[in-house]
Amino acid sequence: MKNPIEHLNKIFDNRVRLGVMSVLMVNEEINFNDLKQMMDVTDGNLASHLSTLEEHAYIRVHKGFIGRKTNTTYAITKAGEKAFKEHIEALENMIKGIR
Amino acid sequence: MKNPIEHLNKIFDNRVRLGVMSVLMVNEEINFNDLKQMMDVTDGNLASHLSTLEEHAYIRVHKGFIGRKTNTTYAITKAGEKAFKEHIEALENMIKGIR
DNA sequence: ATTGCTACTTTGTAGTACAAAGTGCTTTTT
DNA sequence: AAAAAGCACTTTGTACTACAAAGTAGCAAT
Repeated sequence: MKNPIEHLNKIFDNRVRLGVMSVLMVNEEINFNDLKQMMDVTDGNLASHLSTLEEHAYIRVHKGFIGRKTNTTYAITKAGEKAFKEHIEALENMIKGIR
Repeated sequence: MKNPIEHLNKIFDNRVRLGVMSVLMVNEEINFNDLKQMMDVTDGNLASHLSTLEEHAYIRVHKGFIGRKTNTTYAITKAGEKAFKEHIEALENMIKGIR
């Protein structure tokens, strides 16, 4: 019998990082505050998870403006998309084993 | 836009616990050593995750014998099945949002 | 008598998650 | 002009977690 978890990515064990990635898979970009409200986390907590994802080059940051207000947006990278797809595939295979 | 992770169960964030549960969904029961080899973890590590799952009443332990050798087996409980199914459903909904 | 197996428990460490408070900059309100 | 508020963090501190490694108890095989 084979290991059902060997292809899961450790970075995506965490729910906040998993959620951020799943949001970024379907949204070209999203800003800090929307993400914060969506995930219902404190800003410090969100920032630390975002920087973990950035360190792994799974997301990319863009500091811009809306009018004169700062607006930081986040987008998924190619590497992030690849890693996340592989994780999802591993999850699906695990789930398939259950059905 | 809605929170993609609110229905995920924190207990199943961990890969080892996730793997154990997924194995127990398809196997009536499984023993300690098989689980250990399958998940490729140290025995202490496995034991601690198993006891977390037991504390939450997601699995049940049965200490038996094969011949004269001790053989501890683990099985999923009704509550464990329910919690895990809900987690899987939440994961599937998250994934569905991506496709 | 020693070694080995099973299923742990104990110990210790490094890493993680998180809240809360603080920061620097800008904008809005008074 | 001064104060309050918003943005996107950083810093600090704490509690929790994952994990390896070593130790343990009971039994079996050599």
